[in-house]
Amino acid sequence: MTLRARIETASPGLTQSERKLATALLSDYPYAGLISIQELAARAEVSPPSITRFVTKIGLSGYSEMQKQLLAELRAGDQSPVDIHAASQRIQGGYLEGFLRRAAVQMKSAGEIVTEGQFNRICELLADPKRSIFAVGGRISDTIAQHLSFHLRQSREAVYHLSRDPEVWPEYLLRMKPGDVFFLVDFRRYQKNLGQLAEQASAQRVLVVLITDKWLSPATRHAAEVLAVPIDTGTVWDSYTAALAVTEALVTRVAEQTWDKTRARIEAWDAVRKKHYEGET
Amino acid sequence: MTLRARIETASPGLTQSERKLATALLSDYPYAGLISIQELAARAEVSPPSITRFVTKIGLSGYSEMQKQLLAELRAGDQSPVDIHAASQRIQGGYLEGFLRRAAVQMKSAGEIVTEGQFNRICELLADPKRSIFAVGGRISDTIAQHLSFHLRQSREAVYHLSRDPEVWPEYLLRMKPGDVFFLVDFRRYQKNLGQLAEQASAQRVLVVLITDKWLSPATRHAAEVLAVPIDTGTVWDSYTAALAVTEALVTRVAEQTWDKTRARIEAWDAVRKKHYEGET
DNA sequence: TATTGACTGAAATTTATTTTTCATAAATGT
DNA sequence: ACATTTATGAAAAATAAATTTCAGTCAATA
Repeated sequence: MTLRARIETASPGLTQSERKLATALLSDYPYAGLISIQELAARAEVSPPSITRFVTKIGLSGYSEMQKQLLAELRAGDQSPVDIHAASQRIQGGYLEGFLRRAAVQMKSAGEIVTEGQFNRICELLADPKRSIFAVGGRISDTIAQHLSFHLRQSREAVYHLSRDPEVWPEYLLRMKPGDVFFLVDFRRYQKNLGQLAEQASAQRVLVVLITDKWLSPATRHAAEVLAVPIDTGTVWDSYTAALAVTEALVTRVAEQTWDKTRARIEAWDAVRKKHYEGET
Repeated sequence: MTLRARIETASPGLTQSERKLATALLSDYPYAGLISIQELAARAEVSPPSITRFVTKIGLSGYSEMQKQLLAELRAGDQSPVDIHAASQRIQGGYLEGFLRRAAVQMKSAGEIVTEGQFNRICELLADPKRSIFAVGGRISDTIAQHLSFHLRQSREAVYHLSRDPEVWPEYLLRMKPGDVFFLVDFRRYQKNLGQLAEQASAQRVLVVLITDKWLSPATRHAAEVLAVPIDTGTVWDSYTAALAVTEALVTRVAEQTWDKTRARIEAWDAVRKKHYEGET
C-alpha cells in the first residue's frame, strides 16, 4: 500500500491540521516526506507532534518508517524510467530481443558503477608481472573467473586458477605472497567458503579483487577492490553478461598494455600446442 | 556537480575503505546514500567515521548535506529524464565505457541475426525431456557451454557436459541416441577435433546446435541449428558477451517454460548440497 | 629492525531528530 | 451557557544519528 493510498483512505477522518499535512505531503510527493519532521512541520504550518500523530493514524509506526516506505516507493518507481522503457519495447520484439535489450541496459549501468579509476587500478594490478594472480569463482560464476584466467595466462606468467575443490585451497594459500592478487567472483547465493578464503588471503596481505552484485558478497570486507556489477534482469536466473563484459574489458586492456609480451607468449603457446594436440584450423 | 561526478573526480585519491564506500554508493545509486549513516556503514562494511571522512573529502560539509544533494538530484531527474540521460552519456570516453558500449552494440546485432523462430526451435529442443543434452565448447568458449550445462541441469535431467579431454569423448558418443541434442560452442581458432566430434554426432542423427561467429566454424556443415553471434570488437581478444547473453536467454526461457519442474529440482539440489558442503549464506 | 605516517574503527561526544507529556484552546453536544 | 471531548503546540524527554577524538594497526621507508 503506498503512502498516497494510505492518505486517501484515511482522508475522511482527518482533522484540520492533518489535512494541511496531507496537502503538503501530496503537493510535492514523495519528496516532501523525505525532509525532517520539523522542516515538514514548518512547511505545512503545523507542529511536529501533529505529524507524529498523523503518521500513526495512517497506520505506520513512526516518521522514519514513513520515510523508509517513501524511499521504497521511489526505488520501485525508478525502475519505470528504464524498465518500463525496456518492457514497452519488449512487447514489440520477441523473447530473445527483450532479453538482449535488458542485457545491454545492464551493461550500460555497469559502466556507471565501475569508475574508470578503479578499472585502471585493477588493470595495473593484473598487469604487474611481480604479482602472481590467483582466480576462482562460485559454483556458476567460476566460468567468469575462468575466462579471466584463460586470457590473462596468454598475457603473463604466474596465473593460477584455483580448483573447484576446496580441499586443495590451502595449497594455493601457501603459495600466495604479499602483494599478490586474488581475483574472486562471487554472486548471490554467496558461498561461505569463498568468503573464508578471501579472509585468509587478505590476512596474508594478498590483494583481493572481488566481482559481485549490488547486494555485495560477504567477502567485501576483505576486498581491496570491489566491482559491483548488475545481474538482476527480473527473470528466474541472474545474468552474468555484464560481469563477463567487465572481465573481458580487463583482460583485453591488460593484453593491449603488454602486447609484445602477449604476442610472444601466444606464439610460444601455439608452437607447443601443435606438437601435442594436432590442433586447429 | 552531481555526487556521482564528485566520486569519480575524487576516485584516484581514495583509500581502500573509501573505495568500498564509493562502490556501495554507486552500485545502488542514489538510494544507497539515502539510508542512515550506520546502515550504509554496515552495507559497505566500513565504519561510520569513514563515511564522514569520505563525505568531507568529496567536498561536502556532512552526511545530511549529501542526502540533501541526492534528493535534489532525484527531484531534478524526475522532472526531466532526458537530462539525466544526456548527462550520463556526456561523461563517455573511458576505456571500460567504450568497451561496454561496443559489447552492447554487439548484443543488439545478435538479436538481429538470431531469428525468433530459430530461438524458439532451440528452446523446444533443450526443453524436451525425451532428448538428452550434451554440451561442450572450445578451449575458451567452453565457459559458455558450461554456463548452459549448469543452468539446464537445474531445469531438467540428462544434461551431460563433455570433459575437456578428447580421450574420453568416444564414451559420450556411445551414449548419444538419435534425436539427442549436442550443444557445441566453437569460436574462431576453431578446433578440428570439435568439428570431427560434431560430424560423428550428426552421423548418429544427433541434432547439433552450434554457437559460432560469423566466420562459421567448420562444424557448421554438421549442425542442425547454427547461431552465429558477433564476437569481433576490434580489440585483441574477441568478446563472448553476446554469446553468453544468447545462451542465458536460452536457459532462462527453458527454465521459465518448465518452471514447476525447475523449482522442484532446485529445491532437491539445495537439500542435497546442504548435506555435503556446509553451504552458503 | 625501528620509525614514521597514514588509515581505520571503537568509544565518547555532540548534535539533531522524534516522540511523549501536558497544559491550553477550540469545537461540539447537552 | 456549561461540560465534555477533541485537537493542538510548547516544552521536555527519549531516542537516534552524526561527528570527533583517540589509540591501535598496518604498510612504507630509512
